[in-house]
Amino acid sequence: MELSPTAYVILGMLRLGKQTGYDIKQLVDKSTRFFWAASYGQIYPELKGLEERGLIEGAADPQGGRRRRAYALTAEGQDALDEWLKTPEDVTLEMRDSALLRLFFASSLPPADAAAIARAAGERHADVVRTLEQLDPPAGMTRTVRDFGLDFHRWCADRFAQMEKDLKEH
Amino acid sequence: MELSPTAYVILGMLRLGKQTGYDIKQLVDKSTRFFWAASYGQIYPELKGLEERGLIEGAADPQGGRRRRAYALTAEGQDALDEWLKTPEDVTLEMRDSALLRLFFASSLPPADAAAIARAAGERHADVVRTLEQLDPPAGMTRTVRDFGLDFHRWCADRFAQMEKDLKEH
DNA sequence: GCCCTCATGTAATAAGTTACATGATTGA
DNA sequence: TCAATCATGTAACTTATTACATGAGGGC
Repeated sequence: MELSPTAYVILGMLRLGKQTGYDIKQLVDKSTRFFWAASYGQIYPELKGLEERGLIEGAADPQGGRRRRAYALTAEGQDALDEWLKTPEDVTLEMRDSALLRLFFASSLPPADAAAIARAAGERHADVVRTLEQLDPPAGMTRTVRDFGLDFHRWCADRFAQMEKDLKEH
Repeated sequence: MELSPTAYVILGMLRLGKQTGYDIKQLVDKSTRFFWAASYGQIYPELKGLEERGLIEGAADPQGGRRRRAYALTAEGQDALDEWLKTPEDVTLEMRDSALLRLFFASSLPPADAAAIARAAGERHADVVRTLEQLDPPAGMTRTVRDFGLDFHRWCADRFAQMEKDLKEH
């Protein structure tokens, strides 16, 4: 069937119930965005495409005079999502970390400057930890993933703190 | 000065000495690619742009009848790199992990299927560990970063293994 | 009245990958 | 001689972000 990776984010979010494009963006922003982000510029065109393929179905759902279009999964959409969940072929693991890049090239820097980079990197992860802690605890599988995220960013925060310490001692 | 993020990869690699575009790609592929990748489609045009700006300087450097163009940092290029290293403003931290995305939506799956996803994710990190272990041990700051990478992927491999175990026990 | 949130959408741009074309050298 | 590696480059495509335009409803 060949769907774009972000298409599955939408299908997955629609499994939770009928959603508007706006809803989906809100959901993404407080859940998957830490390991899979999506912008309006992707979501709205993708919704159109998924409807044309018959994987989702949209219907006008105005609130007062406020125009809204809410989407729901079709049976085909359910199947497409299930199939994707069961076939972990495309195992995308990408990372871009400008702090590590800087540190990689930092041999020309005084150790104190390198330590400052490590410190900033650690704080950045500590920020994510605080954000995740304040998110309403989810249920089911999403809890497992949130716990992973918390452990992950805590570990990174600690490890960068250790790196900072090591760099300070030359 | 506003350079593209990948431009700094090139400047950084040129600090190690005169390099061709091909050399830079090889260097990236066995070092920064784990946290900052770059393709030929980026490298060659970027080399042209950096030369136009006067940050690097290229010269024909044929090996036999084989055409080569080797680049070196100019004083301006040195300065641009140093300035970027010292100002950790743009702290990019991006991650895309299709395994976590699948697990996030996996509540509809039998636990055994979810466990399989966690297992595949763990193995993927274990593969990276093996790759990093086989890379020639670098010197200086790059060693610090490699050690971080090793610890990082080891931790992820362990944590996914633990998740797999938890999922198997329902 | 004004600002914030809800809500949809698009255009411009940036960023990056893949695939291909081209051609020389080296080593089995 | 044939495959692999060295070496440069571009075109087409995909993917994603940013910024903007538009407009309604709710609360102060």
